Amino acid sequence: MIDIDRSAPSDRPLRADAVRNRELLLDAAAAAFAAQGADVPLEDIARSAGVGIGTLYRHFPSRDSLVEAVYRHEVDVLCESADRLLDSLPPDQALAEWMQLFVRHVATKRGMMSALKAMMAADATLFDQTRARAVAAATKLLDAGAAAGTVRADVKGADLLRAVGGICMSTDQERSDASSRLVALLFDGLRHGASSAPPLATASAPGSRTSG
Amino acid sequence: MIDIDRSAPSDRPLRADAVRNRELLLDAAAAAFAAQGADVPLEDIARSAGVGIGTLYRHFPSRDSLVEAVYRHEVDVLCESADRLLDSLPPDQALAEWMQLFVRHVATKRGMMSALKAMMAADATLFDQTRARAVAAATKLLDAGAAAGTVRADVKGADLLRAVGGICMSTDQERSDASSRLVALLFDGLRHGASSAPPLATASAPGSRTSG
DNA sequence: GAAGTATACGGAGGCTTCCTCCGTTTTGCA
DNA sequence: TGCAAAACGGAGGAAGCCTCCGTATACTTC
Repeated sequence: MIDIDRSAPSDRPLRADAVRNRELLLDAAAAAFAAQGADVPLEDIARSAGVGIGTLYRHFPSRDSLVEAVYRHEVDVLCESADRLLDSLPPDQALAEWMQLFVRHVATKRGMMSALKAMMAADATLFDQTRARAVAAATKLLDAGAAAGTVRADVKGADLLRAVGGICMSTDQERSDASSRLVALLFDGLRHGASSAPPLATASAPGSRTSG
Repeated sequence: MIDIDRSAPSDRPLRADAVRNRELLLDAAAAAFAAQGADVPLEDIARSAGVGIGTLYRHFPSRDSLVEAVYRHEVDVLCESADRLLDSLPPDQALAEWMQLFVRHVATKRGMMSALKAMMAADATLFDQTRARAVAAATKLLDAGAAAGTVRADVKGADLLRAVGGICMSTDQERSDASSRLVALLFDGLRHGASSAPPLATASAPGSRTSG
């Protein structure tokens, strides 16, 4: 379920060391892009991943392909975490956590944004596919909350994504705490109007999220 | 009037050779960006302008500053041409010509677009200033047409710009002829509803623009 | 579990581009 | 005309890109 067939183009499963290095590279690249922007030297990324530059180029023949892979990987992680949160928390809390996770993911992708935008303009499927996955994850969380009666049922996954995404985009860089607060506010709105129980009584432990 | 004090930071007028080389560089850069995108080697631009790389760097210390200067220069030229057209043509024809000129200018700026967008995101004044100048030029043309009774009077410069710009942006690259046709269509709409004279009778020579 | 083979690793090195620095040339002024 | 300030131009060091190929590692077969 979490084991996703990453980019193996139907030929043959990657060798174990190749899979490991690919993950190391994606992690290092995400960190480097977040810290230094999309222009960071590829050799730096290879070094901080602990692999040679040749290995990087074998996995990602161009800078763009690396940026794209990092982005898809981040979306993967975000969507998988929706399932994980739903397994371990009540639906409304899972939703709240996921929305905050979303904010943090966007914040770390700031350095890549201009490169990403250009790539999405050139290849709309990149945008469509990742968006569809994120919408699916959001829908799952919303549905679970609606079924439990702790989240209002008249909000679609696409709407939620648009709202949270919009908040993240409109608040200036270096201020993801502002995004975080606004998204928490949005979440409170989602709880109001839930069908079965009075909104604030449903969360058994009155969370620290909305305080302050 | 056309003699604009380009970037001389209030210190001293540029020497004659410096002015000349600056113009050569802007022209060469515009052509190079249009032909090869914003990543074209700066040395190529210097060579095709017939100057040394040192001269390029003296005028434009960074690639971004060159891109920005090219963009501002293009907007300058476009806005000045509005005056020139108004001097030599009836207002409605001047407007039609200017709109087509706009399409061509956008088409040649395609290669710079992604770089430009990133720069505008980083520095909103670049967008605001150039936009204000373009709006002023459009307003002048519209007002002249409205005063002559050959162009409807209820359209603002900002609206015209938004419409023409939108058409240019939405039609795919490599298809500026489509933009051209759509903009011609838009122009016909502007002529209809003109106050004094019947729309199609005002242009003394029935132009070739709207045929086909 | 040993041998063989396909696959992946890694970094040296050639190439391109960036950008500074400074000797030379040109311009504008007195 | 002579001179000082300004501009020119390109050599060259630094940095990054990306390929290539000898070496190392993981799977497969017996």
